[in-house]
Amino acid sequence: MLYFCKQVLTYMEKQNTEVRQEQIKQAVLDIIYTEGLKNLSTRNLAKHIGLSEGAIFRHFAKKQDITLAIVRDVQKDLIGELRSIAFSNFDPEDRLNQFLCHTVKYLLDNKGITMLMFSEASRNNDVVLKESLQQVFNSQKQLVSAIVLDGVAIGKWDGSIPVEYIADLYMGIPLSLNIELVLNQGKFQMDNFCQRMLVILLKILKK
Amino acid sequence: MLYFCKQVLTYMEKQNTEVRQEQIKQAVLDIIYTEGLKNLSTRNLAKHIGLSEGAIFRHFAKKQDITLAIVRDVQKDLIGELRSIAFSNFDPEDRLNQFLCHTVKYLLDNKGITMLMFSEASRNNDVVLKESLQQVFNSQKQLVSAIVLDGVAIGKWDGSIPVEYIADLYMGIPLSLNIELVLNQGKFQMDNFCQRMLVILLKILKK
DNA sequence: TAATTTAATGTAAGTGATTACTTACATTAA
DNA sequence: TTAATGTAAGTAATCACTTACATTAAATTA
Repeated sequence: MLYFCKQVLTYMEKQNTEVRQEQIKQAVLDIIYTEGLKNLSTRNLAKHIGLSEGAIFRHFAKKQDITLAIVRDVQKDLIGELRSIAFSNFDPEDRLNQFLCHTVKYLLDNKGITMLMFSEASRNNDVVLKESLQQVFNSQKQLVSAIVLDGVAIGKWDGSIPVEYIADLYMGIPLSLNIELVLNQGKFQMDNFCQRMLVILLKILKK
Repeated sequence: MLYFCKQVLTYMEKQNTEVRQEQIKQAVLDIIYTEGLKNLSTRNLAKHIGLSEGAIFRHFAKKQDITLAIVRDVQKDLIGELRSIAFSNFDPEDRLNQFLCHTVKYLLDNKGITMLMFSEASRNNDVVLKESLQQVFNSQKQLVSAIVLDGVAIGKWDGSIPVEYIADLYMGIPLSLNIELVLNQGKFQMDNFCQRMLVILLKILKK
């Protein structure tokens, strides 16, 4: 192959794949929150970061893998922290408070994450993704159950309502928060949302 | 224009637009539940009914209008019935029971409806659709609040927890149900789901 | 009633836009 | 020198929707 003229291009500064993967995941959440899921194309994604579209596929083999990586982050970051709260040495009421408020804070700090997860889960029938989501969901239920059972065990809370019922109801709280976020898109003013819900949870658990 | 040969085709039996619109809406829900949202293309939709793709657009100008029509059905059918339950002459506890159990039954009978609504709302930034969804959501909150306030007024229930808090928590219940449906896809066995949740609601409201 | 017209409903075969992803090659850090 | 990361310019597939025309039920007219 002969070159008569060597083209000189201005290239995007190179970054290793770990850095780019983080940028890509963050851009996904940004786009979902500010432009909606329908604008979550690989083209728009690349534009947000300032890369070419092809570069995206250097760091994730398939678009779906980005979603999966985000769910893995949730498993590690959110569920990991919730687990350490659930098994800490505070009394059950403090743990429940921290548990709920940390969840609310995480969802507010990572807007769009729940919508991404469930939209992708219902859109693609990806088994791996669906199982990961189930795990995120069930982990929270189990951890809440553990806190409640501790409170019952020390004689502080009422044990007459089956703990699975309470866990099912509990899971509605973060879901409800997310729907509010989607429907009100920013106009959502509820800084004391977690305290509000806690008041009710404690009433449920009261002897 | 000259015809040397008049072509004779076997045509789909003609139906008026009201019938076709119902078939199309039902096919949308079937597809979402059985094949997932990603298979909700106009092509697949037409195939399910046995029509050509073009015929779909005889009955709905845009695909988005199908979703909107389904949300209108929910407003009329579900919210309409919930309203009549909320304002009936039964005592508050019976009304709350009927209200919740009717909602659960509607969602189980129309699987896919919530996923469609919220996925479309977060995907397209359609203002009309989003406002309709907000109305569906807020109507339920208001009706639940009305029942609770009645129970408090007759001195049966505890009025110390603000009724908006309870309404927010209540809305988590149908949302939680839907996530279970999506994640467990058929393996969901919870015929007494509404009774379970009712037990907790009554505990919250107990004096 | 019988013939004719019309409007609604149907079809096949397109349209351009967009999609996720690939390919061939350029650059550069190690 | 090599492997990782970048680019531009593709690819085939799919999307919602359109167009031109066929069929037919029902309304209108003879």
